[in-house]
Amino acid sequence: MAKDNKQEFVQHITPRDVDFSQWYTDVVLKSDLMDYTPVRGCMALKPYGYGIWELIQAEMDARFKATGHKNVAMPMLIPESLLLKEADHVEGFAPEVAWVTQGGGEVLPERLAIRPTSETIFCTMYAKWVQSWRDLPMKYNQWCSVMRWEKSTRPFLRTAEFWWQEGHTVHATAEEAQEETLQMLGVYQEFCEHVLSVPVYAGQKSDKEKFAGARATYSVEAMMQDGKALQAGTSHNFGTNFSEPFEIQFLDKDGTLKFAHETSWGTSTRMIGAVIMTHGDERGLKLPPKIAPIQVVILPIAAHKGGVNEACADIAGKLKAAGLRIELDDREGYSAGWKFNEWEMKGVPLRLEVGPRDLEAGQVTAVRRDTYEKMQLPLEGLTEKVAELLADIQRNMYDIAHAFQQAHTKVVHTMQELGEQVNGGYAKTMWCGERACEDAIKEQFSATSRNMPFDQTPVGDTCVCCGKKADKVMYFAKAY
RNA sequence: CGGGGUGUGGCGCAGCCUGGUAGCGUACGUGCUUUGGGAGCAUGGGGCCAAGGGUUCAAAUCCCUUCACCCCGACCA
Repeated sequence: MAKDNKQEFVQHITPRDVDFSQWYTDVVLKSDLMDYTPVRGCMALKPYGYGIWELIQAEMDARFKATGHKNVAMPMLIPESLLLKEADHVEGFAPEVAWVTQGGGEVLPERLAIRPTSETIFCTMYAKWVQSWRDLPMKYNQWCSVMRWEKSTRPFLRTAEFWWQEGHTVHATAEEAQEETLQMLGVYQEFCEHVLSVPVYAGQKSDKEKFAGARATYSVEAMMQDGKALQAGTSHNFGTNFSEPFEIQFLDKDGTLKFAHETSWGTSTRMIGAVIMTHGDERGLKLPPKIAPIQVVILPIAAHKGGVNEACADIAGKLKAAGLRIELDDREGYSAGWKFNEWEMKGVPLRLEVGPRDLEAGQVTAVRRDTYEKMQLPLEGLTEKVAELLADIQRNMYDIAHAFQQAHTKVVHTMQELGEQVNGGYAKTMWCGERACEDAIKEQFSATSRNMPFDQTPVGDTCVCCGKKADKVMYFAKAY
């Protein structure tokens, strides 16, 4: 009986296991995160979606500051001549750049790119700002939006304009740059796992998959519930690839002029897509408490009776005072059932129901979004208990996602096994390091190399594709 | 960029084949009764039918063009 009811309530969402793409679109729209706009491929972030982004920004920015970075703001327009300075970089980004060709009714002498990423403008400024070893390291970050003229788009996962942060740093030595690159990848991993409750594989990209202009690219890769991988963040070591054409030089302690070593690293609103596809279920969005704009929704039941309103206001005040993000849903004209479904759709981690029967018993009814577990909580010490529950939900969501990731990762030794495995997860395997083998795997199975984990304990000794001696452990998967 | 699909009050759809006063559900406004898993009755407001062009006495409907979005591939955070 209860099961029939459940299906009736969620009939508005396409079931996840029937059509994952449609389910994703349904959730994004019905949970009110964003809306489509008249601008091709560009979304409007609505308050609830932007609220998630603001919390992500706050958590992440604190980590950047703690590791010695400062925020700056750069122009959104980049003169074409700057974009052309690093050959691999321009080759990688040129096809998807949007151009400004006119200003004030006049055709511009040099067209301006709307930034697809800001390496070139940062480098130009760093060339002015860096003179001496005393200026280094220079570790800046900016929060902004960038534009890439994508052919096909999907909310949060791939849009023409997207919001992100891009860190750009300058160092005196190769060692320092590499240390920075790995440190920030570590920040991303810790952030994904502890704030988003999204487990990731951290490792190094192949040459084929690395960033245009980078010497080495590292990534954190998440696993979505349809078995596809999603790159959640990247960190690049440029060496002197950019500092040479942009002439970022400094006078070192030994009195010689040297090219600086640079890094860049970025994460975007795409992480919201990762959260949706990692945690969501048949009833909609499921948000980890740390990035939930509303952590607890308080629902008065039979509000006119027995001091329910007063009790709700009191509870709301106490939870707010404790620093929790709460919503008191005292809207009239909506049934309790309607509200239950609404807040579940929006992924609110914890719901407190306050009715006359609860109050008589000196308690409230609580329902967790992660497990649907219903429990009675005494009014006495409620704030502490709610805080504990939120922390437990945060952990539990990670545990569930981690179990899923592990269950969808398998060591494979043959191309046939690899082909089967990438239909529903990661294939962990040995790879010889040759581009040709990556190309063959992509050709046959539409799967790409994701990254090489730092733990390179061999799982075999020959390449899964060509059968030659191989010493690289690589994850392959189909990816977003 | 290929293949398929959809554009009609905020949302979901019917109407189109066979041209003739733009409809239904829901949401929204108001009033009353309700409220522990998507409440009920009454009443009211809201749409040049994606855009542009054509055929016709007459176009949501037929023809052409463009745009946007969705799904599946290829390409890229």
